[in-house]
Amino acid sequence: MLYNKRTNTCGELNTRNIGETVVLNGWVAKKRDLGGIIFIDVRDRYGITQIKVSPEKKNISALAASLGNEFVISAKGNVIQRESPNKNIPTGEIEIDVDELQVLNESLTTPFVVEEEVKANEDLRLQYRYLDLRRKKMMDGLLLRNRVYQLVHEYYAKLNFVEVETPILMKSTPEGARDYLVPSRVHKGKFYALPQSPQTYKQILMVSGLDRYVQICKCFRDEDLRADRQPEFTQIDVEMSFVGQEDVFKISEGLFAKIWKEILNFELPVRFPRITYDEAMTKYGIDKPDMRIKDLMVITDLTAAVKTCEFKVFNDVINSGGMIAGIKTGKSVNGAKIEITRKISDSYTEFAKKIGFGGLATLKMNDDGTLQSSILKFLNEESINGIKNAFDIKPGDFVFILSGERNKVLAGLGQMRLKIAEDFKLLDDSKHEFIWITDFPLFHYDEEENRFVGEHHVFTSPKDEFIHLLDSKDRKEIESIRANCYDLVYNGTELGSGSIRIHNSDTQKKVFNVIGLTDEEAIEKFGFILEAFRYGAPPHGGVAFGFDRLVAMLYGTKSIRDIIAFPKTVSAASLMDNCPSPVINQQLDELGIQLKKG
RNA sequence: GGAGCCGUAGUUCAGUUUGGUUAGAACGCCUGACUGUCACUCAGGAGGUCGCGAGUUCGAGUCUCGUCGGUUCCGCCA
Repeated sequence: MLYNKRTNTCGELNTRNIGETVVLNGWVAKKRDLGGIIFIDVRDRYGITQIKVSPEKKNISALAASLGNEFVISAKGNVIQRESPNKNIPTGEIEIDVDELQVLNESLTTPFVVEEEVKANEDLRLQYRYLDLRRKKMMDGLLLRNRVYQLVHEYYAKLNFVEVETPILMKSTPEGARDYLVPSRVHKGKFYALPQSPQTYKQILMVSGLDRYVQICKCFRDEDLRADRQPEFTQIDVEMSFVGQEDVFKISEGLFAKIWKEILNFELPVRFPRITYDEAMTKYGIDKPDMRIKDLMVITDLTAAVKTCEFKVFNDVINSGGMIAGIKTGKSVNGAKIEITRKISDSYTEFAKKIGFGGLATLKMNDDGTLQSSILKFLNEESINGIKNAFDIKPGDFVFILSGERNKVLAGLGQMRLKIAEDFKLLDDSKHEFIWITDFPLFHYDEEENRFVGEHHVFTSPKDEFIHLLDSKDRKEIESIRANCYDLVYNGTELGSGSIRIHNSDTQKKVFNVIGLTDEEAIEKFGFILEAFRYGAPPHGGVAFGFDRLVAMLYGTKSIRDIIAFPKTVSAASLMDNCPSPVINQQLDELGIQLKKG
């Protein structure tokens, strides 16, 4: 097809181009037919430019009038000053006085109108993703994502990192998330797995002496989804040899500093704060504390303060080794006003019940210094003073107290704290609070499976001072083992996690034993990496960051679907190409697979 | 696996509480008019498997049960 090819994009012409003859190619975003004169907004990736067809141009007038939305056109004409400019768009000072008009392709009436304030629901937008992506808001998401790719590549390249592609078809390994399996035609009855992450490969690259590896890679996990979880997602995968935790932190901090500077023009601190997992849990009741709240409403242990009280609920908890703890709000926190009315207080009691507590004790100090509390009558003088001192309660302060099993109380208060922060708008989106959480437990006990499972992954190294406990048979001792394992948290969201790995096959075997893998099983499942470790594995460690979450944060959205070109629904389906889908019997036959009925 | 919300015209929704006339509105679409619009305006028109399937009822968009899809959260996600 012969047509006038564009000389300019739809986003660049302005008053400096007046007098030039130009050609624009693009989509009809909007036609305004006034009977004689016709205005058309032509859209491409770069913007929108208005073209004008005068009634005097008899040869093209009828054609212009017949255009529908989303037709692809080519328009040739002179750039002229507009009689009435549109200040809302960059090209609003000018328009094209069209002499030649061609329709390059027609469009059906679209199922929804392609406009910035889109009215369609997300399922329809997913089904017609190509139409949705024509919107500036969506296109901008992809362009931002692209810029972040470039920054990541650039940053690590300068630091001598090597990008290596690792296999998409790999060995299925137990532990962790469920694998997506790929049947093999050549090896009937055998399966590949799609990588949950390139973990083993990047470690083996360290054994190879690659020293510094990075990859922006796809990972696949067959688990239930959320707004911030897709079945396939992208991560920035990093691994380094001859490093400790601080080396990984320093290099990672530089990456985020660069991204935040380039994208948001925001200067991050040179060094992010870091706290241990135990401190995070004790103070904030969560392993991904939102540091925008700072050290306000920190969890305070009241178990000792109320130990002499006669309150049965508390006494039972104390006697069973549990915890009584609380958080305090003032009249204002972070500049935001906080007023806990009776109604609000009741709603928090409801919340406490919803998350599994018998109730919520509250205590308020009135402006005249008197106390008001649901449990005052149960407490003796000593306990009341104990609580007052523990919190340094002042008039206007409000205290919420939970009691029960220690970890449950901490987690409960952590949730309460977040809820209060959300309810009273303490979470300022203009703040950028990064924090490293370190020293995670190496294992936790899985009550369902009746065994220990790795908290991070099975290659995470225990801290030196805990290695001797790997031989322990005592649950408490095993649970006390701390790992060289860390998370990066940004404004209360986990952005990445990593560890210094085990590079010694004896230690690795012990870890396998703790999680219930016999030597034989370990060799069957992980033999290749155990073997690799026996040929001079260097000390190494790394980290992986959630790329989709990162871009979503920079873009200001909670749903990573907004910044993925072709995302899937929460049931892991693609509404556009309708996958997953059945396959024909011949395909199954070739694979030696027979489907179960039902 | 569990819980909540949603599903009505091409689209977004109202109508469901309290079952009852021909299921409405806006946008989009079609026809006509209109020479400076940019949410063009004006006049007219077409357009419905009320997600699907059972049930209750004289009668179901509305009530009950089931089911499918979307979405949010819990479990899960080393």
